[in-house]
Amino acid sequence: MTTSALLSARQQKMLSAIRVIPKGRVASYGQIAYRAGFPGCARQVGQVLRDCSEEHSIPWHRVVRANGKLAFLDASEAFLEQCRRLKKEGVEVIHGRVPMKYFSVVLDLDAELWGMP
DNA sequence: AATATGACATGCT
DNA sequence: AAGCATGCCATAT
Repeated sequence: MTTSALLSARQQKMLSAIRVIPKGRVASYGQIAYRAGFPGCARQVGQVLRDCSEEHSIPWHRVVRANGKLAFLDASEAFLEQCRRLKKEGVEVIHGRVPMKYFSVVLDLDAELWGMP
């Protein structure tokens, strides 16, 4: 919980970037930071999610690590909840990992067009 | 004021 | 593969 309960311009831009991730797709912390205009600040994305995911009703479950793995400890409550939410919107989660090649907001064009690796 | 911590990422070994 | 070092920076101590 932030003491100020106020968000910096930076944090708000990060939240905005998260809000526009389409349903059925995921984005990495780094991608969000980059789109928000702060490349290299992936860690701060995790920070705003931790502090503001509840009170701002953002699709926090659509944010995963660059390698596709969920950021939570395996079998933790948050981990399971994220799995549920992702699967509910059609995103595969295999062994705690999302196949980024098919579900990332940044897709390989061949995979997108031809559905092949 | 100084140090530690963390829903991360990337490069090097 | 798996670990380590470093970059990032808001918060908490």
